[in-house]
Order: sequence, then structure tokens, then C-alpha cells
Amino acid sequence: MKADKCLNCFYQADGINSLNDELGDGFPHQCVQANFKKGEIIFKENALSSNIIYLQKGLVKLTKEGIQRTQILNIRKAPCYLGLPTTMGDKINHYSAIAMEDSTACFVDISVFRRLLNKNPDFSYDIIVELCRNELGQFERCVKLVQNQIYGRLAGNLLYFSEEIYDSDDYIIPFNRSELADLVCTSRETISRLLSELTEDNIISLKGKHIKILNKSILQKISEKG
DNA sequence: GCATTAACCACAG
DNA sequence: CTGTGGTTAATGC
Repeated sequence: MKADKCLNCFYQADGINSLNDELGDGFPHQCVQANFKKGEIIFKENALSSNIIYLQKGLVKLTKEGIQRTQILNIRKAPCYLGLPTTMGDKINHYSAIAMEDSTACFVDISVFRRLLNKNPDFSYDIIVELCRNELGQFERCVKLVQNQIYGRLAGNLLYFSEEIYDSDDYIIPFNRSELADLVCTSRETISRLLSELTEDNIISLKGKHIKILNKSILQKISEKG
């Protein structure tokens, strides 16, 4: 990872114009921008954490070690915040963040972040909204994970990549089969088999990680019903 | 019983 | 890393 002074971080992003001014003279521009290559760890579970991270560019997976295997909790696409729950909620990270593409992130010390929250209600409100949306998303995902069959869970995630990450029916799956299994909570073999089945039934077409969704409505039905 | 679902193991490209 | 086959266990008609 290569550190730089932050050039274009959340101070300027999302229509938040004057946060930098509101910090006051005692708080100069206090964040550090860093670049991560694909596969590099942005922050690690169980490590001490005192930064809020604003992901400017890239794609990141959040992972947590389980008893059996590593669980992939979520995928986050820039622009977004990383580590709000894990930095604000405890001293120690409860999950890791790993870059899945070359990514750029901006690190803000938690004391600076707290000051921003105190000084700017609109900013605080936006943060609360983002946290709430994430929680709602996790609730949905939780129920789906527990109650749907694997076929439905896989379909749901393929749709999620398409709709939330790439905005296209034709994309490169950002995971290998084993990671896909860690995301959907199943075995690598089952993922292979189900992807083959979806291909045979002409619901998707697949070459390695390059997927095209051919029949979205059926995929949606599979996702809903399991 | 029998079918379905899915995990685990093994092995081959 | 990936796909497939065999086996096995659990669950539901």
C-alpha cells in the first residue's frame, strides 16, 4: 500500500461541501489517501482500529473468520464508507476488508470523524441513513441465507452483482468458485454444479468468470422461491 | 421405502 | 482452480 496525502476524499464528495472548513483551524486536512492492489488487506479482523475509511474507488469484500471457514459478509462498491460499525462499535475490528480490484481509500482518524459528526447534522444524518440501509440489507440477507435453498441464494447473488455492482447483465464475477461458496454459505462443489445447471437450462451463459444473464425473470423467480 | 438436497472426498484436466 | 463422479446423511413425501 502506498500512502499519499488525500486529494479527493469524502470532504469533497457527495455534495458535502464545507466539511473541511468546519473542522476549524485546529484541524487541518487530516486524512490520508492510500492505494491498494487487488487482494491487499485494507484492515484486518482483530486488529486495533482507529480510522474511518472512505472508499473512493474500487471494490472491497468484507470477511469474517468462522469456525469452519471464512465467511464473506458483504461486497462494497465505491463510493462508500468502510469500517463504520467495526471502528465505532468496538476498539477491535470484527471483520476484515480486502480489495477485490485496485482501490483507493481515504483514512480519517476517528476523533476527526467524531468532530465532523458533532459539527454537521446533515452529515451525521447521511451517515445514519447509510448505516440503516446496511442494516436492512443485512436483515434481508440473513433471512434469505437461512430460509432459501442454495439454488435461490446463488441466483440472488448473481442478480445482486448484476444490479448493484455492475449495472449490467453481462459481467465478470469478482470471485472464484470457492469464494462464491463462502459468500453463499455452501461448498465449492455445489457452486460448480449449480452454475453448470443454470448454464444447461440457458438461464445464464458462462465462460470462466464471464457471465451473461440470459433469462433474468427466471433467475428472479429462483432467487425468490429458492 | 424413495426422492431430493447438499456435503465431503477423490481425482483429472 | 474447476468440474465431475461416488458416497453418505438428513429430510420430506
